[in-house]
Amino acid sequence: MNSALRTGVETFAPLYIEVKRLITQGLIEAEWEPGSALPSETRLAQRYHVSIGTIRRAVDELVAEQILVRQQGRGTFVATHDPKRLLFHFFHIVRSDGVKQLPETETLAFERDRADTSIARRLNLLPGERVIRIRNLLRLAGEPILLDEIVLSQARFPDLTEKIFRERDATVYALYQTRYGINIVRAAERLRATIAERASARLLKIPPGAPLLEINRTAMTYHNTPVELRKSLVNTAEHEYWSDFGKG
Amino acid sequence: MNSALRTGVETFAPLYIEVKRLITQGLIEAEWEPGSALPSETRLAQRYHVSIGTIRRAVDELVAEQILVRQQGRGTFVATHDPKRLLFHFFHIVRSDGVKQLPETETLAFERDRADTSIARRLNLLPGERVIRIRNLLRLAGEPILLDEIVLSQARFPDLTEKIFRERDATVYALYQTRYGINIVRAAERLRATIAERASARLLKIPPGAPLLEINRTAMTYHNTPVELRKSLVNTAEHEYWSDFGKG
DNA sequence: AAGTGGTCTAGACCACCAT
DNA sequence: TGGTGGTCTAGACCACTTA
Repeated sequence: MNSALRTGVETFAPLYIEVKRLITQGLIEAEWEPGSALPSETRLAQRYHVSIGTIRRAVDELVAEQILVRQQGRGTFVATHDPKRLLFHFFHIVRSDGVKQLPETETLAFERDRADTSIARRLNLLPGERVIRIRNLLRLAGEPILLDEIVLSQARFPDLTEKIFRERDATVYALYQTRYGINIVRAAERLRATIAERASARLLKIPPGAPLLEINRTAMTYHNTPVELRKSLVNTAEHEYWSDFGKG
Repeated sequence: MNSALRTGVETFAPLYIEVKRLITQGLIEAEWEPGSALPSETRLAQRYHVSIGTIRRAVDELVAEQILVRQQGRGTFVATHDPKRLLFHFFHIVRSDGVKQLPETETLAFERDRADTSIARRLNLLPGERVIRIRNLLRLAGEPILLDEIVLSQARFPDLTEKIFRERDATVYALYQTRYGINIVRAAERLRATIAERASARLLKIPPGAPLLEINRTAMTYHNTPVELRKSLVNTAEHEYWSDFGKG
């Protein structure tokens, strides 16, 4: 049924790309929720009227993007933001000896604001639209290492309150996922070196003027839609940021 | 011929992994040199006594790791260190507005030294083995932005002299490739913020005490074999380090 | 034992590039 | 026109998980 999917579609892509789009659409519409299993490959093949090989090709790519997770003998699952995935996929700070630790988050501030032109551009909003601004202090092994400032579109997180944010039982990205159905699947970061100002220095218990690593992150959901801006200041005296490229 | 390749092999992996290993071995032994074409997939299938599908699977992975490059209608080629690949794959500094520029390199020092325990461990050498230490100043659009210190195993680059290094006609990684047959395919980096010392400050034309981004890179060839250590100090006043993860 | 993903095959047809 | 990689199919068998 090579062309069954394509009738009425104006733009032509390989079948497996169409299938990938359809599966992603199912994820967006929460037909399959994070943590749950997709139908088996045989069933997906029947559903989309393509061969299993084509399904596998589509799922292969979603697995490579860490949107889906295969488990032999069990099934294929929608990736969740469990702490392990966070640690290996979205948290790139390690102790200088290479040991990874889970951060503990303390919320310092929760404010409502309006998007300036820069934030609007980066979040696909109009200048002046409402945003939420959250500041956190992250500790590793009890030591304050990282200051975060998160900016979210108010419209995307309509009922988010400081209380909800503080009393979440899991990571921030797991909160986006479970409560708002937004699954963060990708992040782009820009890094620079800077100097600690008085306020940051005090919170991180370092002298003013000490060097800090500044990380500007844009976190995205499916189709590279930006969801969260995050500016982090990291004390890299005993910790480092790791980055690995060229590995398949 | 499912088991043809496996006879006499003590460890069992999927066929396409074996094929991938054999192709990689051909690359290591320079049977196919960077820039040249591999045999067609049909021929590779005949040579290794597997189906084309299995060849494609193996080549797919090598393409994903950017070790090979497919060009429809032309063939499959061994990746080279042309400036474009360098810029998009191994050089992660961009101007703050996102523009990528090719750096110009000025060699400041070329020395011979012995590996201390840290260098020996990271380069898979024994402490005390001979190493080459090269310092460079990199300019972007004429401005000194980056200080590099490169450490190489003398044994791997036996006849490398300052003259050869300075008078290379292409990038450093292209030199490793064309003269020593070493193809850098992967890099792992650790970043931290630091403060400019007097010497660095002078070379980068910034005040002492200004913040600098320190990048510690291990560059690897096939099979994750470490080849080069590189410590970079970057003036991130007008430039940034970019990192993107979660994209397939 | 039944169901899932994982591997491998063989062959068809298409899109692209060189000549 | 002939050769290359790109897509798609259909089916076989294996490895693993669960019940």
